[in-house]
Amino acid sequence: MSLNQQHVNKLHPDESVVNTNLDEVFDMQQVSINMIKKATKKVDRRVLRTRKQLSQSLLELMQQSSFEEITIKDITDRADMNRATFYLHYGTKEELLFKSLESRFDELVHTIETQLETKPDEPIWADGCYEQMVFEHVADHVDLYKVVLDQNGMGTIIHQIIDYIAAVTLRHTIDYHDNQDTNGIPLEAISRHVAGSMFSLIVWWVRNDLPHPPKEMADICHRLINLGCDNVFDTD
Amino acid sequence: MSLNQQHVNKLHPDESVVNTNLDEVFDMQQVSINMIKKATKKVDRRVLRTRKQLSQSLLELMQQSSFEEITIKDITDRADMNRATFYLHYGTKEELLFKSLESRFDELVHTIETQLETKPDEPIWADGCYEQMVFEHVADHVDLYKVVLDQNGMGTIIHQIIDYIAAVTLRHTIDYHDNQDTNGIPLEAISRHVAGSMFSLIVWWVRNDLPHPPKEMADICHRLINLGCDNVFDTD
DNA sequence: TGAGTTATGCGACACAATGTCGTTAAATCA
DNA sequence: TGATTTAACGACATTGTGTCGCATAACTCA
Repeated sequence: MSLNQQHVNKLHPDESVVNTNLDEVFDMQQVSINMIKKATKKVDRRVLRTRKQLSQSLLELMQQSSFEEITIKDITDRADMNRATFYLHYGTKEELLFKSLESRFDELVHTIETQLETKPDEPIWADGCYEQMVFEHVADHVDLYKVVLDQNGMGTIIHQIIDYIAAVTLRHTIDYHDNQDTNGIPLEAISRHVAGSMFSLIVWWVRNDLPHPPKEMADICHRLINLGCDNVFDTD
Repeated sequence: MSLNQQHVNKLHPDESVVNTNLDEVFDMQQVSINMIKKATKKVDRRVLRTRKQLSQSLLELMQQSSFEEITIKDITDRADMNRATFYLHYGTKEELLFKSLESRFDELVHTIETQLETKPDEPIWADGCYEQMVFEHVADHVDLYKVVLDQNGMGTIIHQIIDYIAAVTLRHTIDYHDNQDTNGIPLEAISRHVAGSMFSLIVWWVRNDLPHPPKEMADICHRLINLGCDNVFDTD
């Protein structure tokens, strides 16, 4: 019976358990974000190559088929490798997908943060500059995000993406606003609000094939999140 | 090969195709929302009973196992019926799940709308009254939402839920603000913003086992969405 | 109520995907 | 170079899926 207990992949017991709880999601983020600064460990070239091929194959297949329809055999076939090899690296295709996305997110966050470090704090956060970088990043990788965000059945990913945005936002909110009073609103709620709104706007934007330029979307996003809906209607 | 083409369930060709595009999602909402006012058609009692049992069985199973782990056999076993019977009503378990949730959403929306009809427009939308009804609804069905929103791998559902909220919000925004100027911000973006933020806040709230009373969450939600983040920090 | 319709039960089937394994060959690292 | 690690290959048992025909029970409607 399939309800007994989680499947445990004996081939790589350290990272085999499928993510089902929040802790692991956050762990993954922390690790990933920190990874950026770490020197790349010495990994066997074959491993690197294999993982890159698997990642690319999945992404390519997702341009043609929906995620659930894609089997592990499909992925390994396209990558010209044996199906068993997949299991040497990943437990599920979901894991492969998020690991693939993760690196792109990390790059984006890293870019934003280093850019912001070189300038005074206040104006940049205030005028939607970082939102612009986000939307430009999405625009630069439309093909990918179109596939990831415009498809149903991408459950794990969606939660993980929102969690990711919320985690980064929370960190920045703490850094920037420090112990500022929030009138009883938890900082986590604020970061959730930002993450949810931004995610939802990005999905809408991507689904409709980027109907506005990134700068405009960034402005819309910034105004809605920071000034609120009332402001949008009030200033007429 | 599994990439050729969508699976078509020959048993019920009219609704057999799995939802993979946005149109169907919106269709579903429209139909569903309208359904409420329609008189319930004469449906064979056995059908009603079967569907109710399937729905309940799935929901119960989800309290114990994650959605992907649950098989159709598990569902029909618990409902004490034959596996083939499932396919007489639904094409996939995802379909069953969303149909189950759909009715609850419709009820909530219906409740809110009738309540609002009996009172003057302005103050109710303005002071977070409807948000409160939403969060109270979630609190009333914690067990269900805990399972649906706190699990990974619930892809289809998450997109559909956000779409649903956005659709309702858009309708209300159009009704209430009419042709009011929005400084170039599309109404759809506004509804997406509201839906994303609200969804994300609900997920956070549910995951953390409702750390604040519904009224407080409604207030937080209302302030963040309508007054924006800046306002939260500014008024100290 | 009884006749006709319809849903479900049951058992079976072919098929596809999964996770695992042992052995062999090849690539890589030091 | 030699030692180590990785991938290829083929195979296997297992599980879930979607479908079918037929018998029976439940329901509807007149």
